[in-house]
Amino acid sequence: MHISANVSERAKEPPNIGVSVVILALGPSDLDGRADNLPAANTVSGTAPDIHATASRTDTASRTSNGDAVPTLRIPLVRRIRQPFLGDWALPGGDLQGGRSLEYAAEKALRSTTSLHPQYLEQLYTFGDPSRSHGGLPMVSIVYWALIGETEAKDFREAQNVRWFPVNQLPPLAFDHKDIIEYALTRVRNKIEYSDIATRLVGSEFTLSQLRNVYEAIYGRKLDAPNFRRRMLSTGMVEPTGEKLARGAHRPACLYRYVAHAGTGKSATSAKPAKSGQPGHTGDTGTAHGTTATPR
Amino acid sequence: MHISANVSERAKEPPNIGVSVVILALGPSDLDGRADNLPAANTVSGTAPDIHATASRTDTASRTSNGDAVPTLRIPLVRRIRQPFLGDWALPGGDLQGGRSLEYAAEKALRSTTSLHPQYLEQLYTFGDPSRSHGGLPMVSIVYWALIGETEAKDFREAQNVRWFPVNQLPPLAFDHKDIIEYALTRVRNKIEYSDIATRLVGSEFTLSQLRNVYEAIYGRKLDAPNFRRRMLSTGMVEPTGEKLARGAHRPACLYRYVAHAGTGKSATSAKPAKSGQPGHTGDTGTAHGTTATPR
DNA sequence: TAAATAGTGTCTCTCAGACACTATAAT
DNA sequence: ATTATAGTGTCTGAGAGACACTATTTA
Repeated sequence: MHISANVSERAKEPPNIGVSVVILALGPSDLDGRADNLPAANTVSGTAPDIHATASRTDTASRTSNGDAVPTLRIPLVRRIRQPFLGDWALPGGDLQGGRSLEYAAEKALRSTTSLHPQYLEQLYTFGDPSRSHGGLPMVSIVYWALIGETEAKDFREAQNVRWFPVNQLPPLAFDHKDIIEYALTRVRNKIEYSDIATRLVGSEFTLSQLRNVYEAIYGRKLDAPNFRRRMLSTGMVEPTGEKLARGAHRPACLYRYVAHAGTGKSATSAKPAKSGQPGHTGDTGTAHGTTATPR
Repeated sequence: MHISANVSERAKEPPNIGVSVVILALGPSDLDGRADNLPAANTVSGTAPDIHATASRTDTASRTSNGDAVPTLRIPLVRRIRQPFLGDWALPGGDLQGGRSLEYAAEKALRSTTSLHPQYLEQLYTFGDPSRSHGGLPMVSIVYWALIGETEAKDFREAQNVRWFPVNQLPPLAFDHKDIIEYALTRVRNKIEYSDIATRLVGSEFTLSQLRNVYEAIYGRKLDAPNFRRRMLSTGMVEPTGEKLARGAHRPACLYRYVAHAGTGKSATSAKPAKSGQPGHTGDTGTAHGTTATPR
């Protein structure tokens, strides 16, 4: 329901609620040869045509000085078509409807840019400072973050004004969305240590190299393969299936599957708000603030 | 502005926003002598006149089998005076006013039960499942958690229908507030590892025993004094003032002060949405359970 | 065979915890 | 001297990371 009132009246009313999503997707792992041909989203009003050209050929893998490829996470962003921050890129988002869960709203926002559902979805933070609106209506933004595997990320929807960016090559972002994305990244990198989110991004059976690639994409750096292997196996979270997978001119790799609840006694998966099914998060570091959102 | 509409209409409207606070307070450290004599939380109906009297003399220390006292955190709760959950205890909270920050609303809720301001205040989580309302209006709750030192906690306000409970002896709680409190506890215990929140609860100068007591209260268990000392000193977060504090028939203790930004290179406090002032949270622990995804 | 990835062995360093022992105050 | 707390020394074991080396496949 929209009530027409002037601005000063509006300031006294409770703010609107929006839900935004930071979508983190693994790029295709075939880093061989061809540089990524990311789809170009069209510019709004002729704003810098070259941006797209350059960006659309951005590789999702960055190469270290060593020459080894490191897979990179990508994020879909939406171009703003009105003030403030017209022409900048922003996180996908939408309104919160009464009678629906927060997660539902987050998923809906997610579907507006990708047609697939995420492997993982968790609340990140709620931003509500009045300063965030930058001239728009007062807005509280509940931000979620989602993880999407590489198979699903392949057929993302090519919507108008939607584009995917490697996390290390983000365009100018609206509001404080850059902070929010960085915050989401630290959260994921933290969470991958004590949860099973990484195994959700590979198939039910996987080689340790594949799993390691997921970690490398999230960390943004190479990991020592021998040490990674030992660490994974010592936790008891994975077990060999007995089968092997040959892929190329080299020794085939053993396949593994995820084992729930194993763990070496570390607390592993635990604390969460439980009952209501909210994901919960814990540790945390940073501070957030900002703004946000859904400023329409 | 209250708009009268029937329930089915209301369900379509955006839900209201509330802000609640989990207030964690250190109890007075005079643990000598007397064992725990906790008040029984009274049952719903009769409002039990003796409640207040008993509560104010509640001991905040629990004793291990060893006989060593472990200080315990306490939480102020508010008795509900209407349905649903009439008579149960709930977290202090209030509405979110437009034009005010979330933190402001949290502090205001905090003041409604204690007249003092917290040493630390951080957003915990936002709960918004429609099922939470249990017959009430749809409500999104942005929950904060606060830490209060023992000196300030001494003169907390004894308001009607407000009582302090040790975290390990909570009464029947309304809604999902028990989950929320447990979630807050895991967050604090996690956060104390890589932030300076513990030092905020002691004075500007403190002995390592005093600091250790804060840790023990938050962890809810005894810590090895020699190891604790080494750990604190090795981080470089504290430095000796050169003075000593004599308190009792034993060797006096050296005084220390907190040193900002020291650290042994551990990441310590870091990632946060930066720009503005919200506290942010990071790591996290739990797993969020399943979650995942978009089941619809 | 060469190339490339899979996988093992081993060494070092750091850190948490257990715990024996020493130090210094009041009574 | 006794008692209670402050503080030191030292040993152990777990885990992260560096890195040399072996294994197995295709071309």
